[in-house]
Amino acid sequence: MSTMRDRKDRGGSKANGQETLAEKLAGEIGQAILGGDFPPGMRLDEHMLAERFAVSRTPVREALRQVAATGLIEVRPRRGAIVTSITAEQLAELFVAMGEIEATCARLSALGMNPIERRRLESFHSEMAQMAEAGDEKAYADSNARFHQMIYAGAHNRVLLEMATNLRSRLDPFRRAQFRAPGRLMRSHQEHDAVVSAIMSGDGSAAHQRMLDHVNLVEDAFETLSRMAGARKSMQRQSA
Amino acid sequence: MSTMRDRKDRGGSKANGQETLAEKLAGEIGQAILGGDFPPGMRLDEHMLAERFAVSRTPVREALRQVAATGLIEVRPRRGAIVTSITAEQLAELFVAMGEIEATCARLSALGMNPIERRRLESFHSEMAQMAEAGDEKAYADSNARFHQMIYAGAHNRVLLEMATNLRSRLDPFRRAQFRAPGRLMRSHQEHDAVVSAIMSGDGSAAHQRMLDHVNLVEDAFETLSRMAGARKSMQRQSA
DNA sequence: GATGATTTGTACGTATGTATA
DNA sequence: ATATACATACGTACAAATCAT
Repeated sequence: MSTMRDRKDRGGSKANGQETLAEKLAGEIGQAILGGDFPPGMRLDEHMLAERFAVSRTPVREALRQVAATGLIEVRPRRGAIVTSITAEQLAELFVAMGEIEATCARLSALGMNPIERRRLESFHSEMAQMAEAGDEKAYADSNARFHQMIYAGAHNRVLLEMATNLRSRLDPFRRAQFRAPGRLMRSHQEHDAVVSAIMSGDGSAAHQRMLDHVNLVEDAFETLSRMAGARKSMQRQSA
Repeated sequence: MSTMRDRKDRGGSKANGQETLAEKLAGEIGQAILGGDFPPGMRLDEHMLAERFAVSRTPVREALRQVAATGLIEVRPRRGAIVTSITAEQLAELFVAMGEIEATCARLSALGMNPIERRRLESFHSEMAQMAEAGDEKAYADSNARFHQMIYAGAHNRVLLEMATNLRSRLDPFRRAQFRAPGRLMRSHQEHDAVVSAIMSGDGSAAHQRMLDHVNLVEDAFETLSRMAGARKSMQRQSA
């Protein structure tokens, strides 16, 4: 009974193969959920996943546990795993938490960023001005993610960095359309400017408040969209 | 080949058995680490764990993945799992993150607690005064945990609540001795009083600042202790 | 540096619990 | 309500990699 039939260099992308199948699966499943391939509420059948990724059920099970820990799926004992369907309330709480963490990072950045980090942030922010003026939504969205990441990093705290990054990835599907609204690009950049100014002048509480304002406005933009029926599903799909 | 030999009501604590072995194991392993049974740097051998808890390796492996997601252990592919040994720097970052989250919860509590929550917090805080005066370290420590938990809950945000709770449990081993220092009980209560006052008067930024002060002082207390050689290990042990 | 021992990673079988007819 | 079907949970076997000698 040839158990290990087709196991030639699977996962051979990394030269040393320094990654287990379960970990790779966890990443792929997470991406599939974030990307909308596995919509909220969908049941994740072990057999189905095992077949889809051409592995046995064991690594699938371990991957599911890992994904569950990030909050993307919910595993009910003996009843299988389902993609967490976020209620409006939970979504709001995620946005609030995200905003608070971001604001905290901004305050710590204002107080603790070193000169190099400050210069890099300022120059990167300047570059984004051109994208905003040009109306290049995609380029701006990508840069926006990096902009916020720079502020997380400026807090000099791995724990907060990890929390912020994780929250951001979870909320990503709901932000895809945020720069579509007319004039949103320029406004976002103005808000960024207020944050950057506060950080540059070392004003912690101002940086905190400006960032909170910024993220709350993004949240408002989302609310507008989500009031439309089925908004959540269509937003999920956009990234597929 | 009687595979399932002794599977009578294992885990029969909950009436409906609404918990899988792997989950229970994850909890127990986490407790063992937090409690110091598994000291930092220790290798967690799958066979050893399987034997110790009288289960097979499969649930152990799944539990390890879950625990790894909480940051208590680190699993290196093909090299086994080790209990994360926290460096002084990482510990400091954990305390900072904890303080920031707590402060955020305090601010949100000041702004959003309903009258019932406010009254409960206030009366509970009053009860703690007696413990502080009596010098009852154990009772005060237990109540202290509940006190902070009430403030997390007052923020009305599951995400922040979960983050705060998780961080607190990770830092717990390092706080065991915090109320041993002479006069620390009364001082802690005074700091709590400042926080409660700010929450009661609905002053968000004051609540934020007072809580930050409170937690930073706890951190200072820790630093004093950790400067002694081997402090970390001995602190881990105290809870065993 | 090669070989053997130990341990992790994966596959698969079986039983129990949940859902459905 | 009982029985049937199906998916999950756990145990065991084997393969591959790491480590120790």
